[in-house]
Amino acid sequence: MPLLSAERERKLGLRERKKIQTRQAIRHAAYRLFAEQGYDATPIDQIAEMAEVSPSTVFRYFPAKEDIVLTDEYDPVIEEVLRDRPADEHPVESIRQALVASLHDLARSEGDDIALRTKLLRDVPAIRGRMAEAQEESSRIVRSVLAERTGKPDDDLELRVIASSILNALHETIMYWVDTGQNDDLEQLMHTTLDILIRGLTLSALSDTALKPHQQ
Amino acid sequence: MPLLSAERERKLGLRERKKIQTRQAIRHAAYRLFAEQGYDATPIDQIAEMAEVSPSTVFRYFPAKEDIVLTDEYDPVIEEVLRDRPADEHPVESIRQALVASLHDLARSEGDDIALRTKLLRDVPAIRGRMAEAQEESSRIVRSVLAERTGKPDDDLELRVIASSILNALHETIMYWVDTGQNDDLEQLMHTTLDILIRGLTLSALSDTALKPHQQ
DNA sequence: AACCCTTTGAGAGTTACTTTCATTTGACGC
DNA sequence: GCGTCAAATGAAAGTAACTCTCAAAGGGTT
Repeated sequence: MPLLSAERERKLGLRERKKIQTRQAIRHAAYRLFAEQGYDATPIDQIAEMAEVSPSTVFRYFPAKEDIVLTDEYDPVIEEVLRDRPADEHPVESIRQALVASLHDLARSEGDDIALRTKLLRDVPAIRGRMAEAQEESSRIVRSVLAERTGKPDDDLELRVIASSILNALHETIMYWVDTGQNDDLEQLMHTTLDILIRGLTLSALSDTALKPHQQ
Repeated sequence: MPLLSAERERKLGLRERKKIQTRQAIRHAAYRLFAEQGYDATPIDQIAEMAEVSPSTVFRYFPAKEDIVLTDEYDPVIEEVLRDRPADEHPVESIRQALVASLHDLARSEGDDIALRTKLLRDVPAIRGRMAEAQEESSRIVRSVLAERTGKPDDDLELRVIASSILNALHETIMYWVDTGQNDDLEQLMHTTLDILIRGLTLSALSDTALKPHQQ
């Protein structure tokens, strides 16, 4: 009879539930304190105290202070969506769809903390550094999918430039969105951005000036 | 008689000379130790000892350990060259020239340490984070020049995307160059990269596939 | 030589981690 | 229910990157 195992699956066992609970408690406390006093001004001990756990436990759940903020990984989502796109679709279009899709996921799963999180992402050097790493990882994934589809080696310069350009442009778009008070429709901004890339960085105000590839 | 002041200018005074000397001694010691034992495995105290200064002095010269590696700023150079380009030249072309020029400067001024430095730049998270910040600053400068020339506001999304794309692509190019053992001609790689951007991320292997701007 | 101002070094303190080890507490077979 | 095992926790000591303060040393100037 699978009743017990089904129950365990739903309830995940008391241990697992407590772990999730603790994790949330720590993050919650941290967010509150970060918002009140700022990131640097908030020592781990204080977070631990408010979350009612020991400092060691905080470090056990989050190897570094930044990890409390840098929570979720988009990468697996991106890769999955990306591989699910039809193989004959143009790669840049696939990436567009995959990233927009994972963005939707994110926007829904994040609660009210999203504003605070994006601000920390922008303002705290340590967090930004980690963000850059994450972006590089995403870039590597996108590149490997591109490599599969084109048959090029995945350390090809062209692929690297294309993949990193797209990720960078979308990152810049998010920062623009944050800087302007998150009033715009992020998805629409992203489409605009990708169109700029695809068109070849042609400045709309300067489209009269010819742009030719470099001649040696 | 301007002899004294001229002498001072050349000699910079004993005090200034000593400062420069100390700075170099610290950096030199640090580079040696980083190369031998790695960045993380090298405490400041050890660097101080080898440089024959006190640990406090190290912190006085370099506010953070990363700063020992992240020395020079390209930004002023870039901005100067950029503003010196003819006003009617296409911005992307100006940027191309400015960045290639400042690259030349850099390649000459850096001695043997350039290989180690680029590796640290790639491998040490803290340093990469700082690098990302520096890139953002460069991007801001490029953007402001673009804004002047086009008359657009300098927080325009299009300008942000264009400026950051160019910087990001060149950064990716340098990383490619490092990853492949610095055998290629970096300047040529950069031209190739910029051409990819200008052409609009058209994958050469897929140029048969049409790429159209997004339709809502 | 005497005075001033800057640089330096010494030392104490803070904070983010790391490691170790003993204690607690779910999980599971019986 | 109950004992046993493994995992989660907490306490404590240690390391390393900074920060701050203050007194000593050393250039610069007259």
